[in-house]
Amino acid sequence: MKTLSTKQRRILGFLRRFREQKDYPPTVRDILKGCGISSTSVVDYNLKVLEREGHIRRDREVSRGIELLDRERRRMVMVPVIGYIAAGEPIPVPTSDTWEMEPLDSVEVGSGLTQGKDKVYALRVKGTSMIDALINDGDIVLMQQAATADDGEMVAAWLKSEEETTLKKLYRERGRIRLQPANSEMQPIYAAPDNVEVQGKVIGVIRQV
Amino acid sequence: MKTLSTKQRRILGFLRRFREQKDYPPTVRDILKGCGISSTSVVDYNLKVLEREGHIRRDREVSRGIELLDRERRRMVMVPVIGYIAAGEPIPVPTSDTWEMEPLDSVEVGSGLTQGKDKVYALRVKGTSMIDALINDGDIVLMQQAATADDGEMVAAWLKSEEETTLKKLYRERGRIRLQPANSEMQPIYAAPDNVEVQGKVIGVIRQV
DNA sequence: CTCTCGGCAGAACAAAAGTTCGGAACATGC
DNA sequence: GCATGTTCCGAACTTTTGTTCTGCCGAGAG
Repeated sequence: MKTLSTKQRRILGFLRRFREQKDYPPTVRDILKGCGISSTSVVDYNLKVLEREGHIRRDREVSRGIELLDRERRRMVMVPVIGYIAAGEPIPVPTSDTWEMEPLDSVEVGSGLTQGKDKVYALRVKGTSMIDALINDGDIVLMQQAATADDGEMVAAWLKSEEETTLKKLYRERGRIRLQPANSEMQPIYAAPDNVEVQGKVIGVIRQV
Repeated sequence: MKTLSTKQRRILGFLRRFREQKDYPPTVRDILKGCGISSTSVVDYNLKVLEREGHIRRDREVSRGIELLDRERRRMVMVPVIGYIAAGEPIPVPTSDTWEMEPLDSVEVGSGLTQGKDKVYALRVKGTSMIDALINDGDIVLMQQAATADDGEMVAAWLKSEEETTLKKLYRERGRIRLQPANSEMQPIYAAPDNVEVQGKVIGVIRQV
């Protein structure tokens, strides 16, 4: 990683500015005009250097095939808020069907928050049953679709016979499952293992004040 | 706004998928292959329809000059996490200088979370002084730069003489300011009004589980 | 039935855009 | 001085790519 020449830094800056404005990358000749360079071959030469130094990636033989690899390019994830969850109210199951339909809302978060996980969705919390876990009414919980969970994890659990979904901490006890609210004024729910279906686990919380 | 044909919907979907993967828009012939269309003119024809209906925008005579105008194209805000905040520890002041330097980390959130506000930054919380306000150690608080705050709002307050910043609820009392932690085991801080400088107020909370 | 019109196929065209090459200017080290 | 490596110029070349043109087809209107 050698130090970049003035011209190379200028090209890099131009690439960023162009992307913000135009929504697609510039051509070699765009860079030529934008940086006051007099020959396309010079641009090509410097782009090759930038690629070798790891600042950009080029799709050869493809027009505008320039991708920025710097910090500018962060992966953004669109997480759909597909419904509400509370103690005792049903929510739509997050299947691929639900995936497609228009979500209630959506939050976009950096990939750091979803930790690169797949199948992430979000639910808006109704009620204060998880208040001691620092989750309040109106908060948005980031969920990862999962069929199993470890003891103590916060999950969205589907109670088959009751046909409702609830947000609780899950504990396995002998012969039954305890769904524990995080609110000292509320009682846990006990259910048979085959009556409980884990739909997802909480991986994050978002609150607007 | 007429209803789109199957082919047009397919093209729209292809555009979105392509953009996520490749970082630049597809060419007419990419769409041709990707959607199983047999002629470039058909693609061109349908793109014109999509443009007329307001789904895309095209830069004529420019390769890959296709921009999506749909919901997919949301304004994303990059919020820098510029430091830590706790009861009693100093943080760097979010000036334009700090703005430029490499942040500790950064979270990206949809413009819905920042509510379109300007001058938003983030701090990572150290300590449990705001536990009753459902803010835990390690949480990230979204801050909006502000010089004033209403009573009861959660603010980052700079204590001039002590040269430290702290996250508290602010209350004005006669002749002094009370900085109230949200933890029953902690005592409020009392300070002279001219010794307190509000740096920002909390507009959101993000937690990773 | 005929006419129109939206949609499509295929080919051709023209502009845009990536790539290459010989040579020149310039600095650096031996 | 001389060899070497970097950077640049200018032009030509090739491929990619947007656009256009002509004709075809089927569904519905008159």
